Amino acid sequence: MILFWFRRDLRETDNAGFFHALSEANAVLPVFVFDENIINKLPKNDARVGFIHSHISKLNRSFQANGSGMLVKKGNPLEWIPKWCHDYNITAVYTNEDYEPYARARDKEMQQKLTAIGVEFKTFKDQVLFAPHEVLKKDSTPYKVYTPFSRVWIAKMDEMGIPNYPSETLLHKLYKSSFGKIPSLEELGFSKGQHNIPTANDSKGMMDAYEDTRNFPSMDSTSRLGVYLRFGAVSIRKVIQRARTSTPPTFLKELVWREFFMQILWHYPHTTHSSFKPQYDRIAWRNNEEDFKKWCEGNTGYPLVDAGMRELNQTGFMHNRVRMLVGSFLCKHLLIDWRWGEAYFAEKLLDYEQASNVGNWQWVAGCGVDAAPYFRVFNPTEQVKKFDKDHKYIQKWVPEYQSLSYPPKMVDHKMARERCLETYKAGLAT
DNA sequence: TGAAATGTTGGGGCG
DNA sequence: ACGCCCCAACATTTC
Repeated sequence: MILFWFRRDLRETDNAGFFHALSEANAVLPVFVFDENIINKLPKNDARVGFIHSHISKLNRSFQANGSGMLVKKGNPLEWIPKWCHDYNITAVYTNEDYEPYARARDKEMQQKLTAIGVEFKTFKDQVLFAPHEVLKKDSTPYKVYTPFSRVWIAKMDEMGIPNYPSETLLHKLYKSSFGKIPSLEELGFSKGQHNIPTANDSKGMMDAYEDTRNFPSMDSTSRLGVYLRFGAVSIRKVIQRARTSTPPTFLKELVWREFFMQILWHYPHTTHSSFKPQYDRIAWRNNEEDFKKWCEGNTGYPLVDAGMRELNQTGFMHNRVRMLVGSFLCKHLLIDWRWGEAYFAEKLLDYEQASNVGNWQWVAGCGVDAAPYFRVFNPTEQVKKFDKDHKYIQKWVPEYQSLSYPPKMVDHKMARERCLETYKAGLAT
């Protein structure tokens, strides 16, 4: 029997590793482990845990309808998986690849443990169209600039087509069992999430309109797919399939950014904590705690910055246009280390994806691959004129922005811009 | 997927 | 009619 380990692929439809397990084995035992190394660090009402739990429950109900069920535990996968291999006479463990540094280290250890007990460990590409080693320059080194990467990525997609793994047609091959109920959210030490997670819009209409609508935060015109892709509740191949037929291909290109940053993190895992361009780690950040608090809480005195931060705090989401602005404001106006912002977003964003978060923060700070040059400083009032002209988005999140109770600007724009340019220049010169 | 500073051009007011 | 100034509008350079 093959054990299939669900991780960030919480669906039964078009799941590569799950499909291979079901195709190749007489019976498949589906399991999930709430990894205590990850979830013990999260707040008890973290909506992402609730999201995972609801999708595990959904899978379990479907499996039960097929006379099976999912084994679900909280703990250390490095202990549970080998134990289950022993208990259920497992010959191979199949799972889908996860390219984050933590997961890679964990899988390496898992490989060793399973090899030691004579169990095969096999991983499959599922969360990307192309794995990090599949799109390389002619000299076999990774692309560090987005545009040539995207050109090659799209050409490769057109050449190869998009595979489909109809795992949902093979559920009758699941191991017949009666494991009973899976642990409740409360039994796992969590409560109902503080945020609602909106349904995703992956329609062609959304994609076709994306180029024209994506920059206006009041329009709510984005897909909200991030969290679904993060945990694999939606198949990336299905999304790419649709995005491919949409014009202009702006939405597709955003999906390519996702894989661009994933391959960057895979090839340069130290960029989780170090700037890709090392000289940027010599910048003399001010790192003022009170300034950081004002930014976090959305009390900077710049309405569009504050609207973004309040949207994030209240919903776990922020429109991408505003993410760029608040990021620029933190690093450049306040001279606070991009790592502080990265950590705050990691805590708050429901759609948090390490590769994208690290990659985009380094982009905005100017220290990453293919980054915004350091002298590109967003002007928080110009951004209002361009992207929230009627103040609709600001009004929604900062309704008091014109009243006396609204704080004054925490820094003067002209002064902060000049201070930023001087500080970056000095740091990069040393 | 920047914005500010600086440079250029041309129309209109005016003596 | 002409030169001069002002300045909006646009282009280019710079940070």
